[in-house]
Amino acid sequence: MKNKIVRIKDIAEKAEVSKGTVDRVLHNRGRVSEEAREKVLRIIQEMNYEPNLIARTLKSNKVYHMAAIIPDPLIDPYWEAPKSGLEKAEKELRHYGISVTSFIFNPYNVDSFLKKAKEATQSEPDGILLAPVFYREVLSFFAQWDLRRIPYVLFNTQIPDATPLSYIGQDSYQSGFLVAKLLTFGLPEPGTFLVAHVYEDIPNSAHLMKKEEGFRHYFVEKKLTDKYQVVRLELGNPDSGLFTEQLNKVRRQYPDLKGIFVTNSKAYEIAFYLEKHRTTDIKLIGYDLLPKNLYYLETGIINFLINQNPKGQGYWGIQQLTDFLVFKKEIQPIKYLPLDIITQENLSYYIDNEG
Amino acid sequence: MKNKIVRIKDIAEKAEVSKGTVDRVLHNRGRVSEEAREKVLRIIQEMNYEPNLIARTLKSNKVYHMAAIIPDPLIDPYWEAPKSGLEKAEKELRHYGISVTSFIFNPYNVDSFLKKAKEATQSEPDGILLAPVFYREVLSFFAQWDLRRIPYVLFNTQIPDATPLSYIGQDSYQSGFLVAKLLTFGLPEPGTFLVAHVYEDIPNSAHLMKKEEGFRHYFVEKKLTDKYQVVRLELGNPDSGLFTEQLNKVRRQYPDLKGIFVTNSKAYEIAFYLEKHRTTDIKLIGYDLLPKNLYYLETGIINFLINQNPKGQGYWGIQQLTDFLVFKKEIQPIKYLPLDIITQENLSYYIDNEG
DNA sequence: ATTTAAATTGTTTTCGACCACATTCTGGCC
DNA sequence: GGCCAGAATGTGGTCGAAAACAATTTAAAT
Repeated sequence: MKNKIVRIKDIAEKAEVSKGTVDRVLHNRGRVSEEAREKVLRIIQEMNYEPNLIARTLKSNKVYHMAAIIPDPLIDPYWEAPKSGLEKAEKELRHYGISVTSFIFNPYNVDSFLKKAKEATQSEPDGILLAPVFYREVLSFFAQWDLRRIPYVLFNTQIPDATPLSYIGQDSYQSGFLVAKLLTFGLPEPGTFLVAHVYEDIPNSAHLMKKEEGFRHYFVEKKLTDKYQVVRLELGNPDSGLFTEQLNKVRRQYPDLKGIFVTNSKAYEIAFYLEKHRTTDIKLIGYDLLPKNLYYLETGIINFLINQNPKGQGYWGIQQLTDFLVFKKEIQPIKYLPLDIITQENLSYYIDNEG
Repeated sequence: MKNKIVRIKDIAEKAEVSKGTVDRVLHNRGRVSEEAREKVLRIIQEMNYEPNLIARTLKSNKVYHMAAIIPDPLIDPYWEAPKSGLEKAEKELRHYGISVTSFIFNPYNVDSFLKKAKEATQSEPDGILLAPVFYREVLSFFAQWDLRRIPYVLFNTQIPDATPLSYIGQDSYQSGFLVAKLLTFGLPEPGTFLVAHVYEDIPNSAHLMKKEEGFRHYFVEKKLTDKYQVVRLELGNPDSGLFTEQLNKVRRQYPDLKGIFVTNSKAYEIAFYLEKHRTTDIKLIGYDLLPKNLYYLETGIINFLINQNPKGQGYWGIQQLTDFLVFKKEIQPIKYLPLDIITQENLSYYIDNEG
C-alpha cells in the first residue's frame, strides 16, 4: 500500500544494470543495447517511476534568461497587472534559475516596439514572453525566433499565423458571446446595443474584432436579430471633444439604446460620459479590473466587467516557459483563462488574489 | 547583474568560519562564540542570503502524514471534487514527503463522522484537512487537536468558534448576496423569490443559513423589499412524493414566483421538477458544476451556477498544510475563494481546469 | 590468436542544506 | 607543565538526478 518513492537506483537494481544505463535510457543519450533498454523501460513502467524534480533542479543549476516584451504600464495602466504577474512568477521561480528581463515599449509607437523586440532578441534569451499588440510587425520576429529555436509564449492577443510554444489569454470570440448574454439577460423589451472600440488601432487588433464577432453572433444564434439591433462605433482619443460628440450622435440616432459593450479595458471612459449625462438606463459592460473601472462598477454605472486576469497572464506565461525549459513538461499550446464575470458583489475576491 | 545565488559556503568563506558554524547561527543550535555569531549574522544580511528550498527539501526526506476527513462522494457526488483536488495536491507534493490518507464518512450519519474523526485522530497525523459538516460534533475534536498541536484546515463550511490553521472556501453571506443581485438583474416587474434548502440538516448547516441571510439582506440594503418578496422552503428527500408536493404548493401560493435560489449543490433536483412541469419563466440559480447541474445549465433551466471550486478547496487545503509544515510559511487564516459566476457561455473554462 | 576500435556498461563527483560526528581550542586546576 | 571538561569550530556523508569519466565487453580486422 505504502508506495515508496522510486529512484533511479531502485530501477537500476531491479533491472540489474547500473544507474548510468538507466540514465541513458531515460534521456535517450549514449548507447544502450536493445535488450537493456527494453528491460529498463519495462521496469520504469512497472514501478511507475517519476523523476524527482527537486533533485533534478538542484543538480542542474543552470540560469535561464527570459525576455518579457510588454507595453509600458505608465502609458497604458492595463499593463501593470501582467508585469506584476510575471514578477511574481520570477520571484517564486528564482531558485529554479529563472531570471526575467523586461523590455518595455510604447504601445502606441511601432518603432518603439521594433526597437525593444530587437534588443530582446539580441540578448539571446532562453525564452520570450510577448504581448503581440502589433500584429503585422511581430511576424518577422516569430520567424527569427523559430529559426534560433527560442521558445516564445504569447499572451493577451491571439495571433492566427503563429506557432508559439503557447498562447495564454481568453477566447475573444467567446467573451463577446458571453457579454451579449449578460446584456440581454432578463431584458423584456427590444432595443439597440452598441459595440464600442475605444482608442484602438482597429485593423491591427484582430482580437477586438473577434470579440465583436462573438457578440453579434449571439443574436444570430439565439434568433434575437428581430428583437435587438447591434451597431458599432470606433471612438478616438477620449480627451478630445470628438469623443463626446460621437457618443451624443449615437444616442440621438438610437433612442432605444439598451447597452454598450466596450471591447477593451477603457469602459471607464464611457462610464464617465454616461455619468456626466446622467444616463442610468443604459447597461455597460467592459473588461478588466482597473481602478477607474472599479470605481464605476461600485457606483453602478458599469454593470459587469469581464476579468481577463492580466496578472495571471503574465504569471502563467513565465510558468509555461519554465515548465518547458526547466521541467521539460508537455505544454498545452493554448491555455484559455476563464471568463470571470465580475460585479460589485463578487469583486473583492478577484482583486490581488490568485496566481 | 550581481545576481549570483549566495550559499552557506559563500557566507562561511567570507566570515572565515566553517559552514558548520554558519549552520549553527542560522538555526540557533549548538554553541557559537558571540564574536562569530555577530560576524556571520552581519554577512548574512549583507549578502542577502536566502536558503535554497530545493536543496533543503531534498535533504530532509521526512514524511508528513495528513488525514483528510471528508464525506463519501458515493453518497453525495459533490464531494468527488474536493477529493480529486486533494489527490492532485498529494501527487504534486509527494516528493516533498506529503502523504494523504482519506477518512470517508457518511454525511447523513453523525456516528459515521464520529467514528472516522476518531480514527483519523488516532492515526496521529501531522495535519488534518476537514469538511466540518456536523457543526456541534466537531467542536470536541478541535479541542483535542489544539491540545495535541495538530494543525487542521477547514474547508467548505466556516465554523465561528474555531481557530483552525486556515479556512478555505467561500464567504457564504456574500454569495447569497450575489445571487440576489443576479436574480434581480434586469427584472422590471415585482415578484416573489424562493430560497430552497434541499435535503439538508438545516440546524446543523450554519453556512446555508448565512447564504440565505446574505440573499435576504440584499433586498433590504437595496431597498427592494416593497418590490420583491422572499420566502423559504426546506425540502426533504427529492425521491419522495412530498418533494414535488411541496413545490406544487409554493407555486400555487405564489403565482408571481420569479426565481429560486438553491443553497446547495442540488439545483438539479429543482430543475428536474421545473422541466417536468414545463415552467420556463422561473429563474434558477444554484451551486457547483456537477454533471447534472451542467445538463440543466446547458438546457437553460438553470440560469447561473456559483462555482464553489470544490476541487480547489481540497487542493488548497493540502497546499496550506504543506506550506505550514514543510516550508514553514505564514498561513493566512482565511482563504476566500472567488465567487465564480458560471453560465452556459463561460462554463467550459471552469471545467477540469485550474488547480 | 592477437590487436584495436567501437559498443556498452559501471563509477564517481556535483549541486546546497543539513546534521552527526570529529577535532581543536580555552581556561581552570593540581 | 600536564590534564581535562566544556566550549567552539571543522569535516564529511546524505538526499536523487545528472553527467563526466572510467572500465569492461563485443566484434571486426589482421
